[in-house]
Amino acid sequence: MPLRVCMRDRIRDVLVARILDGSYPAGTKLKELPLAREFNVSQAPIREALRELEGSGLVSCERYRGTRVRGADLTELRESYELRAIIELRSVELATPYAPLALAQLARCLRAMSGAVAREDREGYIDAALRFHRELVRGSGNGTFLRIWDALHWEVRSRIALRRIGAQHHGLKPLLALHKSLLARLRAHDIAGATRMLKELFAMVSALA
Amino acid sequence: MPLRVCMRDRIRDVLVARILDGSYPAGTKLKELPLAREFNVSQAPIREALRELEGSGLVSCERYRGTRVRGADLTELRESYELRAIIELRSVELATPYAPLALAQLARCLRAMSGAVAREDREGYIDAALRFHRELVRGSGNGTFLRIWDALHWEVRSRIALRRIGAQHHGLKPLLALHKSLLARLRAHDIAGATRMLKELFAMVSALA
DNA sequence: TCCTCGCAAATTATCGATAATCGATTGGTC
DNA sequence: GACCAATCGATTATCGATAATTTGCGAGGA
Repeated sequence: MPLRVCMRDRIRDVLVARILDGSYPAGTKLKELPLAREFNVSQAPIREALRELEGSGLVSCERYRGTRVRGADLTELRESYELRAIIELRSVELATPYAPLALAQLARCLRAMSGAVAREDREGYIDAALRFHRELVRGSGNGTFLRIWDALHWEVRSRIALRRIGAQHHGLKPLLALHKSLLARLRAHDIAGATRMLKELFAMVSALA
Repeated sequence: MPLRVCMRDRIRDVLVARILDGSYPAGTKLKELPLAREFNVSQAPIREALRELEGSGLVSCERYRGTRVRGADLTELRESYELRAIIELRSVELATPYAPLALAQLARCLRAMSGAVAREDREGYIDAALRFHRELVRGSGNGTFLRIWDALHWEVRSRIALRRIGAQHHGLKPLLALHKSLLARLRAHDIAGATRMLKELFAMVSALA
């Protein structure tokens, strides 16, 4: 059975999804052979998937002692947002002469976010918002920033964080408004203003989480 | 032959060293089976070592197309320093009420740096300086900061960078002086001053690299 | 009772071999 | 001569099995 994507990637995505939807709460021990049996593969692709998750901090491994989930840990979530914040803030500074192309892309994401909020489509909002923020980092031109940002698996962390926010029922509208202001500041080459908006954004998320 | 550390770690360290000392210039293709034969191991530990290097950005892999070195790339080096700079700058802010214990540790590192400069021991200076900066990040209390900082393998990157500086023969004394000022500012809880020193430090390195 | 030594089960790390995929090359066609 | 497809060699991805390591438990002794 030839596979379009390698097993490792597919398995990694499934594991990520399970950490996300709560199937694997923090502390769950991920054993290689049972997982291998479940996915009908050998140990090797499982190991590689687990390694990659370790690299992004979702699990932690100890030699000969196995792998445990630590994704939903609140402290770790705050820490990751702190890192993401400084990366995005610096990205805005670095991308000072913001390219029209990048701005257009950001505007596209913002429209998608706006539409999602109108339909009360939380999942859609998250996807669009992540595209927006990733584009922000990409605009910095710093490939290492982007690599690290990607490695943190925001498609997971954001959902964990927003689930908490949802529980407190603050809604997405204030977040959307801040993103709109942010883009407006970028358009006007107002870096200080954009930075302020971004700080408010992260402050809001971190206050909620 | 039972091994004290797993093969993967040992192999990873050797590969890192080879990237450092120039044995594997940027672009070198790292083939799994030849490496396995050389280390008298099977393919598995080689693969895992290569994966880990990919995580820290020293090599890049493409599916079914192998692994290539990209460690010595100047652009990537600058990018990494940019990331390190924002992590360390934020760490200084976060660790505002700097713990006496951490300060003592920093002072110890600084003494080691000073001694190394006196003996013109470049390697010793690098080791001590890395301990100093790692301690700075550790002081932030943000485990994710530290994890990412570690993943970038500064024991490699610093040496690549300082080799360039050495070529231009600027010497280590100005760097040492800046570190001294930095520690003094931290002692005085002068966060703004400490930030300024740190910025100067990174500006100096990035100007040289 | 409490400790500790050593076995056994469970699990990870590694092995040697096979299957899948890529890149270049060759042979055939127009 | 140019183009395309089938094929080969090289390399990676995966497999199934074995070696190494940790951990929990129970027997024996103080």
